[in-house]
Order: sequence, then C-alpha cells, then structure tokens
Amino acid sequence: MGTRQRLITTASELLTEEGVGAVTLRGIAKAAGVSHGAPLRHFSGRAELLSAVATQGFTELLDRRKRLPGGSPRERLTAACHSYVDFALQKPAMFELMFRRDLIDPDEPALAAVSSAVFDEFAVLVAAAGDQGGTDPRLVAASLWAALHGLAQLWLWGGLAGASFAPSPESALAVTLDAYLG
Amino acid sequence: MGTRQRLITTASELLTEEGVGAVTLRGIAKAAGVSHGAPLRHFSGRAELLSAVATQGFTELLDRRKRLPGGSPRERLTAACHSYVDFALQKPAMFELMFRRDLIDPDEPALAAVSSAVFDEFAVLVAAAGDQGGTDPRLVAASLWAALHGLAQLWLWGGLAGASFAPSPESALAVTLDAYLG
DNA sequence: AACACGAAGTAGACAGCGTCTACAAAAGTT
DNA sequence: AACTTTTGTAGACGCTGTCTACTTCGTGTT
Repeated sequence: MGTRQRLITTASELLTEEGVGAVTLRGIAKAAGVSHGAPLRHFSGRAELLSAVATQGFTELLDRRKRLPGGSPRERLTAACHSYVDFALQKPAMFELMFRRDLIDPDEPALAAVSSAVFDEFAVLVAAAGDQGGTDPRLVAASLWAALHGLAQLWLWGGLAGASFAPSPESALAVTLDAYLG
Repeated sequence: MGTRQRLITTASELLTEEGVGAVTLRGIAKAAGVSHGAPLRHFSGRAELLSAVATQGFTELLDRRKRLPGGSPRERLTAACHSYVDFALQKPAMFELMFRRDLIDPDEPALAAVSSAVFDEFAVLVAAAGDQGGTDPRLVAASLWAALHGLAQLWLWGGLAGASFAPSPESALAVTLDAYLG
C-alpha cells in the first residue's frame, strides 16, 4: 500500500479511536511511521488529507444505503433515514469531520461529488415514496434530511435532553418520521 | 467595565467579525489591550472564556423568543421556529460556537442552565400549540428542534443544495413546519 | 502610618501545531 | 550511464494554549 493510502487509512483509524481533536498532521505522520513532513508530499495540506478521509465517510454512507433491504418505496425511505442516524451514532467522529468546514475543503472535487450524490439519491427515495402534495420532492428531501441531520447532531452534542427529560434517539426519530410520513 | 467583561465582549465582537477560527486567546487579549497571559487571571482557560461567550449567545436566543409577538399558541410556535433559524443565519459564528463541544465546556453551570432553558421553553410552546396525539410534547419538541437545528446547520454548511437544486432556507423551513404543524 | 497580603497584569518559557525550505535518497527516463 | 522527477527527512518559523516567576496595586489590619 502506497504512503498516500496508508496516511488516509491511519488518519481514519486515529479519527475513530481518538476523536476529531486528535487527527493532527504530525500525529498521523507519526502513527503511519513517516516523518512529520512526509504528508505534504502527497497532500497540499491538512485540509486535503482530511477531505480524503471525509470522502471515504460519505462513500460509506452511500454504500450503506445501497445495501438496504428492498421493500415498498416508503419502507426503503424509512430504512434510509434510520441508516443515516445510525451511521452518525456509530461513527460520531467521522460524522463530525464530514461537516467541519474548518477542517476539510468542501470544494474538493471528489468530496463534493460524493456528498451531493448522498443528497441526490436521498431525493430519489423521497420522490419514489409518494406524492408530496405538489411540493418539489427535492425540497421535501432537503427538509427531511435536515431533520435527520439535526437529530444526530443534537444527540451527539448531548442536547436532546432538557433538565428532566432524556429521550432516546430512536424515539425522537420515530416522531420525526411520523411527522413527515405519518 | 472590568477586564473580565471586556474580554467577553471583545471575544464576542471578534467572533462575529472574524469567525470561529479567529477567536484565539492571544488574539482576544491583544484586541482587548492586555497581555497574552491576562485572560488566565479571569478564566481557567480558553474553554471557560468561550463558554461565557456561548452563554451570552444562548441568552440572546432566549431573549429573542420572549420578545416575540403574541397570538395563537400555534402562531407563537411558528414564530419561535423562525426565530431560531433566523438567529443561526444572522449570527452564524456565534451559532457554530454554541454547539462546538471542543471549544466550550457544556458542563459550565451558567451555560448548561441557559441552554436547557432554551429547550424547556420551547417544549412549553410545543405543548401549548395543541395535542400531539398522545406523544409526550417534550419528545415532539426535541424532534422539531432538531429539525430546525439541522436546517440551520446544513444551510450554513452549504449542503442543502444538491447538484442542480438550491432551495432557500425559508422554503425548506416552510416544508418542515408544514410536516410538523400542517 | 507602616506593613502585609491577595488579586491582577506582565513577560518569558515550553511543547505542540501547520507549513515552508533545503537537502538526501530513490526511482524512472532518455 | 547521466539526468530528472518523485519521495522522504530534518530543521526552522510563527502561531497556539498554558505554566511560572516577577511586578504592581489596591485594601485591610495593626
């Protein structure tokens, strides 16, 4: 495996094991067994390396969706929604990195391509799930995606709970899906 | 105005003018006209200073809600929803800081108090807006809040748009409110 | 009035970070 | 075989947060 790929893999492992705050260029280099300057031979800077990692994250998100069990369009949509939230809860550090503008470069071509593919495929699922009462399915998809995204984000933040109330992410997701599809 | 308060104010200004990446302890000190070590006389570290700034952010969020025009419970709820998204779009850097676990300390008492007050008051609005079909209003509140939060976050991220589709935040918000209240 | 003492501010140091540059080694190309 | 491009290393620079020693200053006690 070439050094470039090893750096991406090492960074990805470091990310899931130590969290977003630990993915430093020098730390990745050390973990990969190269000098601290080596990564700059393969990436223009930290943002480009982390963008490659985030691209893998979006790709996995897309893959999970493709492996979903078939069924009615509506079932497929709810499965996709669960899949999104599950991904965020199972890989919180990766999920955080994927939306950290200060760490990655959203204009990186590969990243931009796969992240908009995530949205586009989701919009297809929404469109297939039924009539939206005249509103553009892509608009509904954007709104629903945002709802899922916020759910995952607030849960990871620890903020879904009020003073004396701590819902599970599953129950909150059920309410969300009920609002949109019920 | 004491130095402590000046540091918070300066940090807040620096935040809105230069963005989250620019709020460095040394930069704040310089902008406030004190030495780089002075802030540590008033705060245990960067996290405590930024937590104070974020606390002001949550407080303003709460204030905006209290100044909302009266009306039917449902009108008041939709106004509160708009207020949340408007705040995020008008003060993006503050909004980002408020949810950046790595920069602030969510267990800071003042911060924890005001942030859960934000949720609690929102839950009251949801409960007043009508029957939720037997589900706990706080659970609906959590789900709706997450939807608003995700909307703001994804919009600021620049990701609400697919390849050839760019909805306005207002239109997406309208769809969200329609799903929950329509 | 003299003193002591704690709070507040300063300046310097340290390790860690991202990035740049100069240099060495290795791999390909002609 | 000679030359060029790629890949890796080591050191430096300026930045960061934080720690420590030192100074300054206001206040309260004796």
